[in-house]
Amino acid sequence: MAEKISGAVITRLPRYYRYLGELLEEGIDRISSRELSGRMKVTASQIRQDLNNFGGFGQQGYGYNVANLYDEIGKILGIGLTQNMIVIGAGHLGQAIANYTNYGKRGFVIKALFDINPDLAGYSVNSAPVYPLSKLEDYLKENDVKIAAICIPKTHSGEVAKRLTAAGIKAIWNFSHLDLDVPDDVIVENVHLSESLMKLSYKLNYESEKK
Amino acid sequence: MAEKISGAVITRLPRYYRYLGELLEEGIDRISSRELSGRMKVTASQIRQDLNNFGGFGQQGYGYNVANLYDEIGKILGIGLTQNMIVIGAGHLGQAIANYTNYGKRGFVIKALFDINPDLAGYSVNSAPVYPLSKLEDYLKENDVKIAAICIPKTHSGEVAKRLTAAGIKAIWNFSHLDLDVPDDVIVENVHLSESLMKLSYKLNYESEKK
DNA sequence: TCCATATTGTTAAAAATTTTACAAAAATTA
DNA sequence: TAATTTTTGTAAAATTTTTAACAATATGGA
Repeated sequence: MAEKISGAVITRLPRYYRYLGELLEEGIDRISSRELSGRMKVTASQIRQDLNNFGGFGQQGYGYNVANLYDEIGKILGIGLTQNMIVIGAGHLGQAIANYTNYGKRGFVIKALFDINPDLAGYSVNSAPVYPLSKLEDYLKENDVKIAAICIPKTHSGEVAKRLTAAGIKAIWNFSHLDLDVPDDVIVENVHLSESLMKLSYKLNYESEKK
Repeated sequence: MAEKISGAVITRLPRYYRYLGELLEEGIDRISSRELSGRMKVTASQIRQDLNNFGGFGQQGYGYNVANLYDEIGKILGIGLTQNMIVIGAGHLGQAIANYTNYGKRGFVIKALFDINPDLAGYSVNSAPVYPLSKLEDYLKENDVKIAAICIPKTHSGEVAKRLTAAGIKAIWNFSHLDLDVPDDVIVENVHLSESLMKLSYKLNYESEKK
């Protein structure tokens, strides 16, 4: 894995993983790039190219073993390692996240939520406790957590990101409407919902223009 | 706008819009592509190329008028047109969405939520009523709604998507863990949260490998 | 076992995207 | 007002990504 893998490839990996999971559930134990291509609506060539960034998982004349490929992609994605997470913001979105990732998603365990409103402390969401934000640093000193989801408005997210990285957080799943400025060794994965909705809006306009 | 605009460009538009909004708030009334480049961490050239897909909004020796460019991009994105929306699923995520888009986001008005659990009917979220899912078709017959957000598990989202498009919905904001199969003239914008988290996980592994 | 078929891994070609470079034009300064 | 500076819009070059093509190889059937 010496060569730098392009972002486009990485973005597609979880989708392969999802389809392979579905195949497993269907009891299918082997699949060719062409058949997968038909299901996923991408070219067979792209599937083979993407996978070969990480190794030759297939076999000529046979295709890919579903269970094996599923495991391999899982490993590449770091699934099954058990990653502790915290969620900043116990509002609707924070609660949705705290419930969502438990939906069977592998290895990601939400250990706690933090909220600026101290009145929420004592409650729990999906069996994860809610603490006041003031206890953030103390908590991180005593618990092995690398990932934090930021589910608070942009007015406070920049400040909180600073506190998180200062306290040792290595990856931020950012739902706030702001591009976070973090040290080089910290990863940020953005989910800008309103930008996604605007994209939908653009396409809606553009499509209706066609008629 | 005869030429087909690439997906990459469209994805970047909302981000330009966001930064221009910030500039407006800061009271800055003109900006060059180079200055914006510094803020957004993209090349000035890309900014100019992107904008010129839609027209020459700038002026040599001056740059871009912030208010004007903000408006123009807003128009391109269809902002301010007032789009009615419904949300399928009144769980945590559906409620988060119903609250979220109201956060000042322009023109998108959530008129109602629908849930398979009829006991939720009668409640309201952010002043939008919750109806039983069985009333979906009746509701869409009597209300002008083009956009639906799907916030239910994949076990039911395929079926619901069929009902939505049959009832005239033109765009689906899909939060379910499934690629929806819809007619050609219907737009789908996916938000696959667990795939986003896996991407983060990949990067976390990859980064730590570097050390 | 041998032959026809299937299918990968990979190289090469094509297409798309991004960056560079610069002429044209407006703004600012002297 | 003229000269200098700034900055766009865009053509061309460079890079990246995707698709096509195919030799190598395994499978499955006769």
